[in-house]
Amino acid sequence: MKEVAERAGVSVATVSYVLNDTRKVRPETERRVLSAAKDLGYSPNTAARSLVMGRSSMVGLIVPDIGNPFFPEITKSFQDAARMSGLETIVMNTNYDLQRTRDTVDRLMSLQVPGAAFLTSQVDPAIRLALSGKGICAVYLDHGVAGPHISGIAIDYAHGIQAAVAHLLELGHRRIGFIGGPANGAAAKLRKFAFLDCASSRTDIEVRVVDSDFSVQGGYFSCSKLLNDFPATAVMAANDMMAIGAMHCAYDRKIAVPSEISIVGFDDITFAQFTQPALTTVAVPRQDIGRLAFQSLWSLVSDSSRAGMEYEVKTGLVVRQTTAPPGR
Amino acid sequence: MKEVAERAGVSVATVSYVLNDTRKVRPETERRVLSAAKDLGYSPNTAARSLVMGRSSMVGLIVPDIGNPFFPEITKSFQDAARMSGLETIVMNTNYDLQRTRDTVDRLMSLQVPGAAFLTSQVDPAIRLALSGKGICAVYLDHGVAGPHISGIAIDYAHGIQAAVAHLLELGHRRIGFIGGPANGAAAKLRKFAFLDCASSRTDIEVRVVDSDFSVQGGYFSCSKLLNDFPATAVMAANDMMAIGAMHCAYDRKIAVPSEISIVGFDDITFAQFTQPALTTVAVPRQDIGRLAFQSLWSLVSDSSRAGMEYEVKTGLVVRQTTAPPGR
DNA sequence: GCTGAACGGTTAAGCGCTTTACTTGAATTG
DNA sequence: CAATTCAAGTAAAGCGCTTAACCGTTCAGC
Repeated sequence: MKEVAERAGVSVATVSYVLNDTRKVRPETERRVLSAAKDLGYSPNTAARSLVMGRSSMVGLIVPDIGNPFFPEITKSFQDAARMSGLETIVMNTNYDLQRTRDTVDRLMSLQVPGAAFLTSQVDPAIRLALSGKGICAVYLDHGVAGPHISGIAIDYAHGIQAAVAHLLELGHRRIGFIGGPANGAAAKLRKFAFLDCASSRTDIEVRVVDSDFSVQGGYFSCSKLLNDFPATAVMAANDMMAIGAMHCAYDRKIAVPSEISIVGFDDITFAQFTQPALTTVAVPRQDIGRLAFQSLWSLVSDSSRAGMEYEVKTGLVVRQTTAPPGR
Repeated sequence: MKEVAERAGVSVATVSYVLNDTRKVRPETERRVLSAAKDLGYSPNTAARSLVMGRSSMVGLIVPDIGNPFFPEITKSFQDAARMSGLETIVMNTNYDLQRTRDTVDRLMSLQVPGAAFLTSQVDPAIRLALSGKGICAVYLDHGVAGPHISGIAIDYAHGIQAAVAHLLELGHRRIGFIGGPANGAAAKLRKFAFLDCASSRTDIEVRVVDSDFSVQGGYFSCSKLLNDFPATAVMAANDMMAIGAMHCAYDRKIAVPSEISIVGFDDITFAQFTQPALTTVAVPRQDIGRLAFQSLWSLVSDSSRAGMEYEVKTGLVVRQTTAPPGR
């Protein structure tokens, strides 16, 4: 920066003002500074900037597992949005481990980030407290804890699940199985209860729920278990992976999908459209979630007086080829 | 840090020495500092540290598209490895766009990273020069440009592709189609030429190549085009997405897989094992690539006198259910 | 012709840390 | 026992930047 200043024949302060557009500068001077900077291939030192500003220009994005097809897309739209606001995103994996989330938080503090988005349920109150104590803004997914420096994004699971159940009922299904996620998982619970809520409002249908683990294998076995003592004509799974497992199960049992059994997934991961037949599923607007996560975080950061808000994204049914009227 | 020093009754220098374990300190003093730090919930300011050190404790990982199922897994193992060495990873998307790669490089320089791994082919010599000019280490995937401050990782496409072709030949196939990636893509070319090399060594087989775009849809249409004027009994695709497209194409044409046509993919993405039937494909050791990318980068960074090296990872055939002897 | 904004620039402090050079008291040595 | 080394600490400089405070000029308004 000093070199740039010398070459342009001004002080470093002026260079700073020009580069950040933070005070009026004579156009002629501005031109000189800019060209000097370009000539020297100057690139500002983020560390120095962060140091003096007291915060870095990076925001955190905490996900439980970037390998899970649910997150890369969110990550991408989050990053794109952040980049537009001139921010770097630092993506961190927690591996579904609370201790690693804590770790992550320490690192975020060290990095002096102004804010972070937590897309994992492994967050405890202590973490939220530590963060807001240091004035670090945060947005949490599915936690419902908006407050000062804290916003929330709620996924309206019920909406899509209701649509899915209504779709199955309309097709004529009356015995519906549900393959849930891990019994103690927050997102899994929300989905299961949304399903049970729907079901309880109808007396003419029979449902059966088994908990599983969000994996393809788990879906396979749980579907098998379910079908052993419950003649379901339709099966809903709490995510697409398990729905795919269920499809394999049906295939191995020589039960045709969808003519003999209907299957509905949840998430609408990219591959849902490429299964054979293509999976009917409840779409979660991942791109929107990423964008919204950043935007809500950023509005919290930019105006720290503003109170946190609770945002909502809707889910919706995508009817493809794994649902049809019951066969017998 | 000053507070910690006061509370422990020592100078900040001593605190620094204790925290970084960078000089001998009396055990008693060490204890006091450590407990003071813990009591105060001290977390070091990375920016200040980076400023004085002249480099940050973050490394860059540049991928063309984190949404592409090929990259999240690599990202994960890279990050895990980096974390073990106490480094943050900053993941950047280039969207397959050279200009955005340049952008990315500017930001990496601003961030004062000691090194970065480029897992994209959109890198031009100017970029490499700029980086090595600033003393920033780099490792490139599939570029073959090891040198000072530069290492390379080469994926041995030929090995797996040879195995795949041999497998098809052994099954009795003699007319093999190949669906390639974008004609100008580096990775796509390597795969295509590896295939053509194999094929040219045999005179008793007939091959046909069409270029496509690495997407499921592209695979579908290219397979269709291929089959229209070439009675292939087996089709290889340059990635799994296109192989899946090819499977759908076969399905829509009522050509049974694998009894009437064999299909082989490339990459072994997670979903390859969940297609119906499960896809035979060439596995690329993504986890190894991530780990190796970091390790090679780190050894470059830690000992800047060491010359760059060219590393190699092997690919290998995974036989599943989409290959069988030709049907007619 | 004088006052006082407005303009366009500079000076310098200080952000939190690392590290060199220095100090001090104790231990070792010839 | 004086001379030297060693161990364990401190003081202070400086990393590259932002920004508050300050300083000349110019010029509108009376």
